[in-house]
Amino acid sequence: MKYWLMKSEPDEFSIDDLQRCTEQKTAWQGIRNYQARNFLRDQVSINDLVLFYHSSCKVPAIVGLAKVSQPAQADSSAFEPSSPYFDLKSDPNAPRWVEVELTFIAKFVNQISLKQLKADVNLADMMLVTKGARLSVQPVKESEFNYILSLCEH
DNA sequence: GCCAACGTTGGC
DNA sequence: GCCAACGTTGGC
Repeated sequence: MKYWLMKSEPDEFSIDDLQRCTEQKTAWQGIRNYQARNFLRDQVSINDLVLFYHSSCKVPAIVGLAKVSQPAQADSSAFEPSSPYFDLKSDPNAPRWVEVELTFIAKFVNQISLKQLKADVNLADMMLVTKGARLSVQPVKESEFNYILSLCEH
């Protein structure tokens, strides 16, 4: 069992959108960064747990929990010319980008803001709060994950 | 909207 | 393979 943090702009796709999806599942498409892609492709496994993070919004925060319900497969949006994620260089015979499927688990009543995360000495080493951590798919240590969940339950 | 910090591209 | 120019992310 591994733990991840995945970012989404709530204007594009929020935790509420995930909860409203059919069967509360969605294809996590549009990752166009090689380091993030490599995590998705090589390390993210079915049943891994995912902290859902809202970025580029008024209060950036960890807002909920999801799980990986399907492992990596070709990101079909890369082949759709009408998609904002279209990538001419992704060959269907050798897909450059991958997607996973996420399933909603919970929306946190106590959302943990970036400000709060940064101020917490217990999370000083968390990738999200280290300088310049722009990765949209990040590994989270088990200790960090459990600690964050404990904050959300307060 | 600004801009720092990264990431990518492409000429050489 | 270097690196300048350009593009993107994302907090503020």
